[in-house]
Amino acid sequence: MDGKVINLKSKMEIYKAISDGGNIANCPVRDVIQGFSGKWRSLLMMALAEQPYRFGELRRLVPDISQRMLTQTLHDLQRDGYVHREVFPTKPPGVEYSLTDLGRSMFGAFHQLILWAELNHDAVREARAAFDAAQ
Amino acid sequence: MDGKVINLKSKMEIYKAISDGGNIANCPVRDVIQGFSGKWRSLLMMALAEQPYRFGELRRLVPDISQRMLTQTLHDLQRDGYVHREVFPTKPPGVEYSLTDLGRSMFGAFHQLILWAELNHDAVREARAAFDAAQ
DNA sequence: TAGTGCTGGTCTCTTTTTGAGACCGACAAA
DNA sequence: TTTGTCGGTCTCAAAAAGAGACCAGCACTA
Repeated sequence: MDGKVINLKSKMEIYKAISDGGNIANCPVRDVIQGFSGKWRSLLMMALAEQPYRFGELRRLVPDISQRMLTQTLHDLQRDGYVHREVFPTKPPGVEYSLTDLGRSMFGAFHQLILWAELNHDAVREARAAFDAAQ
Repeated sequence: MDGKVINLKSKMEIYKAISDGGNIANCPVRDVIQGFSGKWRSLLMMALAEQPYRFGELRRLVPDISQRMLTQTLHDLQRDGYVHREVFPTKPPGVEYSLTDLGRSMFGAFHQLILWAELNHDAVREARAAFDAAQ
């Protein structure tokens, strides 16, 4: 197996998957996956996958998120169609956030990664410790 | 199903999963998943999942990554045990990056998300367009 | 009646992260 | 002798994220 022969073909394939002609919006991976990239999005998706929560509840659930980032991240998730925002005209008014069907569908795939993380947490930590020791 | 009864239990579960006593390093999700959060890590993992690449090849493959971020992201992936870095003492010296077993294992789970992204790219784009139009 | 608290935010300021691009040494080819 | 390749590092500007003050409207309390 030389590897050189399939080199060009693979490069073209991965280039299509990654760049798609230089237009990022046309690339599913970059356009959608990078939506998960934010520091807080995955955590909020996990929380909302369990049940709907209100703004203040989420804030207490993720203690080290700033109010500003919570607002903004929920707004982004809503814009991408993963989260539904509903205002209840109580006094004081309450706002409930819940997953949409699209959000639940996405979380199904994302869940695989969560399971992997739980299973392999130790392996990653060991790799880090070994790497740092080698420095 | 009232939902109120399991409220407390769920809160405790999600709190354990997210915060784990306030120590982020003990929480698999935050410790491992946030490793995928970076803007470039998923792209480089995708590239390296196809075949090993050298530094310059990766730079050409992902045209809009800066050299600095490529260096740093590869370093981080190596530290977490996903990527192996091998130096060939040629002239000029070449450096090849490849996935480790741990990296391939992680990519298996991550792959689900890639497939989802390809399938649902249009739905996300439509959600965004609808949201922006409603503003 | 004045004070306090809860709601879901916005606004400003500082710190951290990222991006753009110059620079590096060793060697090869022109 | 200039130019190019290799895999980076270094510096500085721009963007993103974090900390925390502030807001209106209402309920309860002293």
